[in-house]
Amino acid sequence: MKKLNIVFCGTPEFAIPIVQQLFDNDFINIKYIVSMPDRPAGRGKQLKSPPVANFAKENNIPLLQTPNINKEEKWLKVMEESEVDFIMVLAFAQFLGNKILSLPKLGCFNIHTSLLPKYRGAAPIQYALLNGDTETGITIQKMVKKMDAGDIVMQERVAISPQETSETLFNKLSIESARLIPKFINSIVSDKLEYIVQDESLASFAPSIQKEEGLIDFTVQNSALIINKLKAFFPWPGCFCFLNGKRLKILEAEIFKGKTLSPGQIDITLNHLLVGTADGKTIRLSQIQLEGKRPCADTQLLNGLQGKAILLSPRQEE
RNA sequence: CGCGGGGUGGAGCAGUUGGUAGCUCGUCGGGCUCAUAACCCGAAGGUCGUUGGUUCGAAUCCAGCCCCCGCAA
Repeated sequence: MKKLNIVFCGTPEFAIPIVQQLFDNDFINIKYIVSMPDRPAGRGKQLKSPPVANFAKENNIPLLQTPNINKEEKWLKVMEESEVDFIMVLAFAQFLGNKILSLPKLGCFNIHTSLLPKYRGAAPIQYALLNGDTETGITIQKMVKKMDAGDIVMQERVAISPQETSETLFNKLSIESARLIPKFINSIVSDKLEYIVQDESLASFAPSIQKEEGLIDFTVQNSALIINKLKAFFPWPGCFCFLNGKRLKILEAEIFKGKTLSPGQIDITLNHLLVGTADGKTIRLSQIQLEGKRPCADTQLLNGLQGKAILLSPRQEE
């Protein structure tokens, strides 16, 4: 049987199980991998390669690292001549122009981590948690110029557990996506793909998360929103406020019953860090991390503070 | 050389005119109590990250090294 030649476009760790599945699939020949360029990262600003780029190097797959695939004229020409059957795109962070979309014989397919048409855009996983959804999913769509608006060829539901965070949900969806690959490949090689048009009236959007969205202001944000944010923004960008002028990461929090505090009011008499929120409910900041320090429980932080005055603020001020 | 904080008994911290260490919590034993995460009494537990230097003497000053973390990416 003749193998299908494909190009894989992706960048982060999330894509590794999927590209591994493709690499291992008997019907597939990964002709090229496209990823973002190396970037300075980490505490020493060392140049770092995207995980998918490393995967390509380790497995001797031809690799292109580019900030904009649409402008790689030479490369596009080579691809045209080498008969690409389809392009698989996942967590690539770049738009594909008409030229590329029309390049492969079978088209371009994208794995999107939501139940399209819900949550089109860059951060579908975070938005599902932010809105307190109890399920999300994976959609494989045939890409069109309009972002995440292509016909659906495959969709699978995935439950969100109550203690889910972005970290755990990313892992779960990464693995589930990889599981879908063999089924998808079988359908495509046997020409049995069915295309379902998206209902535009149900479309919603999940734009990329900004770091500032992790800022918690207890006087204006509701307890439910704060707790959903903690799940959605863990581990990035994280939720934070300022304690006595120092940045305080909030890692875990829970609704605390039996103590009523006004919005922003702090209570430490139970050796718990309790704060009132905008909707009148009290939450306990149970796992926190002061800048420069390790994460620890609120009780430990309070042990160290030795009864000093505590000021929680959305701004970095004394 | 991107900016910055920190490494002190199990945990979180205090301890700068240098004189061998203290607090809160936990642990163990005992007591009180119907009971308790509450309270009382007592005990164990630290070569103060590491190496070298200055000094009569260093957790505390100087230099190198290792490790952890926040920002930034």
